[in-house]
Amino acid sequence: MPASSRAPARVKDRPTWLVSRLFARSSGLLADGFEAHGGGLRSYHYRLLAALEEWGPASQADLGRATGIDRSDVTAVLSELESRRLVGRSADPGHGRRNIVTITAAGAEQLRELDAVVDGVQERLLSPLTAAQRRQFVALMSKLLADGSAPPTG
Amino acid sequence: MPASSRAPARVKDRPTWLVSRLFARSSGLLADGFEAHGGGLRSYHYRLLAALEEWGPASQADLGRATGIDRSDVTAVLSELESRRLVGRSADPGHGRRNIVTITAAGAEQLRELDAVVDGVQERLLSPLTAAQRRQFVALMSKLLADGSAPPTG
DNA sequence: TACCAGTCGTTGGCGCGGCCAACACCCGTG
DNA sequence: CACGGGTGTTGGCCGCGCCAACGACTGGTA
Repeated sequence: MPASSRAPARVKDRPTWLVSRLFARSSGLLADGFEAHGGGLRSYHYRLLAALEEWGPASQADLGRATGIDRSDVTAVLSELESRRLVGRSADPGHGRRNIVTITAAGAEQLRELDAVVDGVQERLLSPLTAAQRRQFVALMSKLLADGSAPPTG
Repeated sequence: MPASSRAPARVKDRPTWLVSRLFARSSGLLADGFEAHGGGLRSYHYRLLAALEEWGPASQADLGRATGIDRSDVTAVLSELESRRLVGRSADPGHGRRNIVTITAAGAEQLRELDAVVDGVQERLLSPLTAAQRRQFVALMSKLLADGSAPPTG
C-alpha cells in the first residue's frame, strides 16, 4: 500500500519530501474515510457544507471566496450536493443572476457525519505523537504557514 | 497569491488542513523553482535523475520500484528526459524487452542544478523556523511517517 | 439615456501527481 | 512446447487546483 515511500537518498530526507509524503498519507486517510462513511463525497463537498453551516446561506461566488475553491469547481460540486438534496439553490430576488445556496437538514446531518470522519482521521494521522508533540507539530505548521508569505518587513 | 488560505473554522485548524496547506506551499515553491531554473522539468524528472545517479543504470521497471513512480509514468518521463539528452536508453543485451537507462553527463549536470533549486526551496520553506525548530519539525514528520503505517504489533 | 466596468454562474479546458488495465513481447521454468 | 511472470508502452481515470471565455446581469458615470 505505501506506494512511494521509496525514494533516492537525496530526496527522501528533505523536508519538502516529508511534507509531500505526509500529505499523501493525510489525504489518503481522508479519502478512505469519506469513501467509507461519506457516501462518495470528497473534500470539496465537505468544505462547502462547512462554509454554508458556518456562515449561512451565501452566493456561489461568496462560497468560492470563503473557501478558496474556484468558482467553476463550486458550480460543479454544488450541483452534486444539490442532486443529493444536501443543499438548495434558489434565485436571489432583486439580483437576477445570483444564486442563494442553503444547506438542507439532510446536508447538516451529512456534515455532522463528515465531521466525525474528519475527527477520526486527525486521530489516526497524529496517533504516533504524544499530546505535547501534537501541539508542537501544529504550532510549527501554523508558524510555517503564517510567516511563510511574510511581507518584506520594509 | 495565497489562494486557499481561507476556510471554515472547523476546517482551518485541523492538522489535515495544515498539512494540505503546507503541501500546497511546498509544491508551489518547488514548481516555481523548477520553472525558473529547471528548464521546465518537474518533480518526476528530478526523482528519476536522482535515482539514476544514486543507483546507477537501471531498467525502467527497477526505476519505478525504486522511486515509487508507476511504470507508465516512468516511460513517459524518461522519454522527455531522453529527448533532452539527459538520459540514455539502450537495450539490455541478453534480455530483449528490458531497457537499460543511463544518466548522461548533461543529465548529471542538470541534476546538480535541480539539487541547488531543491535545497533553496528547503530553506525558503523552513525560513520561519529556528534551527532547533527545524530539527523538531523534521523529527515529528519522520515519526508520523515511520509509525504511521505501523504493523498491528500482534 | 447610453455606455462601460464589473460581477455571477456556467462550460470547457489544462497541469500535476498518482493510479489501473490491457497489450505485445520476452524470459525462465516446468 | 506451454505457461506464468516480468517488461515497456499506450491510453485512460481521478482529485485538486487553476484559467479563459461566455451570456446574463448589475451599478455607476457620462
